[in-house]
Amino acid sequence: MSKQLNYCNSHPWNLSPSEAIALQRKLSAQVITEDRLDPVQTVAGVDVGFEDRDSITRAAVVVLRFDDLSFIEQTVARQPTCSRYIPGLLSFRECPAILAALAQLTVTPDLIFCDGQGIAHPRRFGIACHLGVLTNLPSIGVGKSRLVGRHEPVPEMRGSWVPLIDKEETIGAVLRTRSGVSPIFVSPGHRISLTTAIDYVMACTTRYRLPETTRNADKLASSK
DNA sequence: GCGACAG
DNA sequence: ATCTTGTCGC
Repeated sequence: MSKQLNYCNSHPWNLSPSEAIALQRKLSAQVITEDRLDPVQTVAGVDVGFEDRDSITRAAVVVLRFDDLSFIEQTVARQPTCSRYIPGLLSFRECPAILAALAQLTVTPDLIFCDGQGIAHPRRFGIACHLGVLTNLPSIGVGKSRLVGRHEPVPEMRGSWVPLIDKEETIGAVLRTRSGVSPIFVSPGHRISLTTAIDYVMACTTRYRLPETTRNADKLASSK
């Protein structure tokens, strides 16, 4: 049996913006937005923070048991920052460190929650898609704000959502995880449908706006 | 040309 | 993302 996480078939990361965009267009053909996931027993949250005025990128992964959200494992990877942030090209800045953190895990998560968008992206290839395709793991994009798309107001009740639409296409959901708090942006990353993604996000969200996976990864990525 | 723009 | 204390509201 070989380890499931195989990052050796990755690709160069030091690309110009136009090269990166071309690569996104090419890789987006591999994205699967249907449910092709095994029964979920473990969920992972990934997040990235920066140190020393952006010179160091710090990626954190936290794995929880799905049924009770109890802690299983966490890893952190620190690397020199490889590129600046450009809207639409976030994954080229954050993925290298995230892949390094994922490679340190001793368990393979059944589902990954990413900080940012999945297909709710100009080329339908946000960071959750990129991470999902490279690892071949099911992934969901969980964004705190909007990159593209338009939507109607979201009802106040916890659990309600409205479609996020771009060019006549539903690319995600604007989801109210808590009443009285601004909604979050959920979209499929890889090997999962939108409605299933919403279900998993709600199942992992207790009393805060963001899923516990993301909150835990957040702490790890930004605490020193 | 102008405005928008995940983290 | 990051720089940062107290403060308003349920």
